[in-house]
Amino acid sequence: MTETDAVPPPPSPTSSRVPDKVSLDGLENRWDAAWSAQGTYDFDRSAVRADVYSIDTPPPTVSGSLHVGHVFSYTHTDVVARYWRMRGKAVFYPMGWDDNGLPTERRVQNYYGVRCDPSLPYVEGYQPPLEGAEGKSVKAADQQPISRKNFVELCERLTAEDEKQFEALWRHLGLSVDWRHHYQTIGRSAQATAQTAFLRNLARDEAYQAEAPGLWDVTFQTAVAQAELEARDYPGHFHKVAFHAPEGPVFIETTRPELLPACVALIAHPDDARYQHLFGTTVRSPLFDVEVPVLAHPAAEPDKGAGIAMCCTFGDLTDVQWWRELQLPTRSVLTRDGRITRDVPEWIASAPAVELFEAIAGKTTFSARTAVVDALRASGDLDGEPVATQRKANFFEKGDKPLEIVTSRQWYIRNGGRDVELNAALLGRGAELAFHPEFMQVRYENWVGGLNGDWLVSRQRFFGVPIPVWYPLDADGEPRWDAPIVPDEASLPVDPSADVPAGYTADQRGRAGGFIGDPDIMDTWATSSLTPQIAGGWLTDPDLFARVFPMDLRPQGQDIIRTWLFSTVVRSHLEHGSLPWSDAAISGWILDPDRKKMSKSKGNVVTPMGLLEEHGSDAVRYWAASARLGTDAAFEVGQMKIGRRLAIKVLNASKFALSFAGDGEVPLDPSLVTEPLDKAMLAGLADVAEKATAALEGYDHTRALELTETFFWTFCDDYLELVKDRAYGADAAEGTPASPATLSARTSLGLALDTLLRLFAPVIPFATEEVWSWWREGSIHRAPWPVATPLRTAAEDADPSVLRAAGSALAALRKVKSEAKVSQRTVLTEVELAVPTGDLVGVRLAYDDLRSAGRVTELNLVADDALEAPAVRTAELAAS
RNA sequence: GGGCCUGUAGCUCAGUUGGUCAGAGCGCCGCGCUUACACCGCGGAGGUCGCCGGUUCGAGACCGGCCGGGCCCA
Repeated sequence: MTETDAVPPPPSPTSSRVPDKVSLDGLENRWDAAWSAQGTYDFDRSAVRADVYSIDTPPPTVSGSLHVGHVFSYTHTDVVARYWRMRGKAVFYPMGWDDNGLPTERRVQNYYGVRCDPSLPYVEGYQPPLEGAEGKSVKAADQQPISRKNFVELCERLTAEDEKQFEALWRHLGLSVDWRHHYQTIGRSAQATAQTAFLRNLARDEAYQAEAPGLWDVTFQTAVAQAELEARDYPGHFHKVAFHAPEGPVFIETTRPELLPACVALIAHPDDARYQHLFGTTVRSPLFDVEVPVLAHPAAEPDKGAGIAMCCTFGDLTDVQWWRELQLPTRSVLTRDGRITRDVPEWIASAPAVELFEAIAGKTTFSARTAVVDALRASGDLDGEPVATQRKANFFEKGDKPLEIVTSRQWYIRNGGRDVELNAALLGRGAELAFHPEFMQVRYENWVGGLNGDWLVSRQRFFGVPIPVWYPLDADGEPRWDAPIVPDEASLPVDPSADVPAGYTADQRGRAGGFIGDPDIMDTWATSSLTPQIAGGWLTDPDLFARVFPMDLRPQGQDIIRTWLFSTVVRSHLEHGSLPWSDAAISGWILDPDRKKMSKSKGNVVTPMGLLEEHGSDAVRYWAASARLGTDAAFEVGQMKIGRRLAIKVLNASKFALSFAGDGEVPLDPSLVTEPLDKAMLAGLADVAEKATAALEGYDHTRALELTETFFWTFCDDYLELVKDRAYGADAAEGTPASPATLSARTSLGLALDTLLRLFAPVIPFATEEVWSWWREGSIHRAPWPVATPLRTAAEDADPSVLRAAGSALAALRKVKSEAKVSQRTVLTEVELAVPTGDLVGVRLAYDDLRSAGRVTELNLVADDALEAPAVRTAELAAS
């Protein structure tokens, strides 16, 4: 190394103030307070985009509780944030709370004993009947109905409390969030953002409304999007039912005989030989006596049941497909509450059919099914008895009854589910996005490739961002759905159920010639798909937005690639014509020791705060950081104990390494390193620094940690032991200056510590900051990420294997004492040590240190190529 | 049924483009109060790398098939 200008000047030597006793206890509170007071993690908003690293943090659902899975994945993100901060980036690391949506609604209903009724007026200064009825479920009849605005206020009140606790936990965990930048998905700014984005989608014809059959949850009475589906096994029975053709019965098999009155066709596969003669003819349905055509469609499955199916409007998504593609009539018999319609439909004509329908009208699908099956049995149209089966049914992920399909007017945002070009463009965005690990990209592709419709964004719920439109009422008081009235962007957020559109007065609400507000709210993902815009100040702070967007990183769980990740890509693509971020880091699941996904109920047994308090935050972070991105990890207390051990070791080893300088200064000048063993150690550390840096750049924090940790233990167990006596200055008489050899050891210890602490800082921020404070100025988390240069300067061209060779020679000496069952402090008066030739040079270079660390009086080395590692041939133990 | 991930010491996992790669930690066994650390240190035992073929001079690593586990989509 000759270009001295490439070498940064050595840091000025620093005195150390090492406490007599070191401990991890209390570090979390102490350093959180210090970081907060010093603004250690404040985002520097003067930084230009190229110098910023911005993170689109997942806003946790505040109405749920945080569990160890959150601690796990948020730690991954924090490691990345801390790394880039040390690399000199202005890290934009905000925190959001997802308080919008159904989970909060349910909690608020029970907590305050209320229920939302959007038709009611707002009450100023409203007091709820209950406060803190946590855990109990208040019956709907006992819930006090209140206006949407009052309801939303209560949601906000409760979530504010939750958010305090969440923040306390994140601070205790040591997330290096800039708490000045936080948001709520139900906050005014988020609402304005969601509504603005929606109105712009509408203006560009990317949002539209349609009256169409869609999945419907009868419990929550809301439409549900494809992304919220969950297929579950659901018990049912196959019923073999006869339809009547002129030449005899045609048997179909169905699990939903109660939908018989909604039958519009029988459908078989076009290649199915059994039904060729029936295609184009009509048959009559049993009991209800409706004439329906027999048609061919490739979606019919020949080997399923009889191979011919009845198409009803609507039993499942295949029915919808047939209905749409074969242009079948609509004969709905189900209402939004999951019951059979009260009125007899006009297509049911014959007297017995009408009588039967009247009998099932208003019944749940379950009781209607029993009635229809009884009738089929009585009429002889049921062949055999129903056969039990497990079928897959679609459920709302938060629901517990199978979804029905109901025709309703809903809002959609185009997401490529109906448009080949947009679909291809979004697949292109996915390919452009760097997933970590890479294979997660496939999940995105599978999802986008398998979309079967646009994104349904309207929900018939209350606590959420309202769809920001009104509709004029015509002279008959009927809404003109096709002519929505939109607000000015400047007036957002609006609540159409309370606010009045321009050009109207409040008393025109609901009157002929007046207006009505859209009663729906948006899907929670319609808001959280805009977290980069919300956090980055898209509407309110364009200067900030330009500095942080498109963001660098989206960290999240693998389960919400189809929802959060994809919907965010959609919004950004439509609004900005770009990806919302360049990289996506996908964390795995936490599995309990039985290899099952850690459930919330189990997660609550181990509260995150309890975990942090028991093991220490650094220890828990170590456990999390030991798991690679995208890989499921076991919830393992053992790994946390190892993390705790590491953190304590860092304190102790640092205390030791710094102690040699006494009250004097810790030297860090590379030119003071003269001993070969010291150079070798620093050469090895330089390699580690380079490899760890490369690993972190590639989002492989696990590898970086492993490299650092492995080196650190060798540093403690071998290097520190070898140089101990030399570092003490045992060769110098009392009161004389330290010898060059001693100075070399002390400098090497200082340099090594300086680098190791910084390499560990992203994973164990508390212990490393504690040690840093003993002898350095400022926060380690603002210190530059270590580079190899000063280490290489000190090491020159030393071979790192010298330390390995000396260490294994030391192990051979230890083994003698261990096998002799004597203390490691026992003196060996005379030793013959056989060393493989390859190690001989290294062992010779460390000869004095080795002799001293092994307490050997006379150490003779002999070469032996037959050996793999140094071995003691003969040894004389001194009498103890 | 399709796609993706996964199967390495009792446990949790590393093994980068095929060539000392059969590893680490925990646990286990034995030893040691050594002035950084007993929340410690030292030493040791433990595996036919899921199974069967194939490619290769050489395969946990690449290819094919099978078996087992997980997730997603039908």
